[in-house]
Amino acid sequence: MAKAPNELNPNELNPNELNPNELNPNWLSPREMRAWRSYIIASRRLLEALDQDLEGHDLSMPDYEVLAQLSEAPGRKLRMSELAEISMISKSRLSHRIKVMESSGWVRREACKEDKRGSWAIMTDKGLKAIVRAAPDHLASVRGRFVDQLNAKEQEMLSIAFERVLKSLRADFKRDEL
Amino acid sequence: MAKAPNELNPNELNPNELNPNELNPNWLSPREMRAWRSYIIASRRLLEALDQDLEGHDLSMPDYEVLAQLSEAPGRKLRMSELAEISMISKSRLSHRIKVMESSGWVRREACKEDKRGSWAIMTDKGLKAIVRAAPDHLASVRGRFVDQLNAKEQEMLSIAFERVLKSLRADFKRDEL
DNA sequence: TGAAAATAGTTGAAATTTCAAGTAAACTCA
DNA sequence: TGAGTTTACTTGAAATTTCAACTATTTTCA
Repeated sequence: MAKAPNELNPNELNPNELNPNELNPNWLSPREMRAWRSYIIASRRLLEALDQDLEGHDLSMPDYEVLAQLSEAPGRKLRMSELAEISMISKSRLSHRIKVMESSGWVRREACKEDKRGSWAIMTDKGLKAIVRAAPDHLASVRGRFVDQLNAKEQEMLSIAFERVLKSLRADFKRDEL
Repeated sequence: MAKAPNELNPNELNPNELNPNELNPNWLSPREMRAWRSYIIASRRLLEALDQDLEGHDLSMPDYEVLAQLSEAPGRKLRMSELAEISMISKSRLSHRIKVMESSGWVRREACKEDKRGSWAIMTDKGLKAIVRAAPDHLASVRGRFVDQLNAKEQEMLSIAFERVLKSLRADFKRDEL
């Protein structure tokens, strides 16, 4: 994951097993490699640390995300599909996860009247309290471990760059859908 | 995960449940928030896409990483501990994972003579072929989805910034260990 | 209309990951 | 030396996530 194996020697491979890319691997330059590696390695460590920082609140990052989304939704409720979408997790995973969140009393489900196939995920007061209690620590950890490490110029360039990356991912995704 | 819930209203909370941070939440500025959100959202989508790109080779990113590390090690073998360390996964997870990789014939284990507690993970020829076949596609996908989206200046700034983030994580980690 | 297709969500099983504990060997230092 | 600690790794069980159905609507369109 962290490493594109640029030291791999294609000669070790039987030539008739080569795919087109292998003939022209287009290795990353040192500058490109450094960017990729520093990004991917720091990111993994960062996510790991943010997750650990939440442990004291008995929350994982994915659960925090789900609760945060609900806390910001009008009426603190969202349809399962939309919640899955904006939390970037699969419907099935959300379904399982909401089941356990229900049992800890943070969320409850309610049938949807407008669309009888659907259901609402509704944050309880207890759930709200849980995230309001966790949020400042999480914020402090995002700030201390990431945001404050970047100066204003870096923050801006990073926004622009990652928005571009995201945009191109979406474009690729659309292409794949055709 | 993607969102530090800056819209949360602390007033909804019972005052005597406030922790110190909540009194001074130190919200992210719009610039900071934009940097954090674009980074975290694009990153999740990016990782998702890179993983999908590997599916055709029957590899997940973590497994790719393990194989890549082995492919670059002298003798294409590494002690379990070191492999876990550089692949950034836990020993337990590696142990389980190597078990299944063994059954697909990519790796084998061998007792370590110098230290009888230890064991080597050794990449087989089949394993090497698997990753040599996958590497160019993975590289192309890292390039197309990430590296090529950034210009030279962005690549350099990103390297510097993420190296700084990583360094500070390590420093924090050391502090925690005391 | 009404048959076919698409959408919303759930479910159980399989695969993966985490967690706590366990074994055996190697180190440490009084 | 040797009792206590640390290291290397594995294991089984629990929790989580993925995957492939499956049900129940709702939508589409001939």
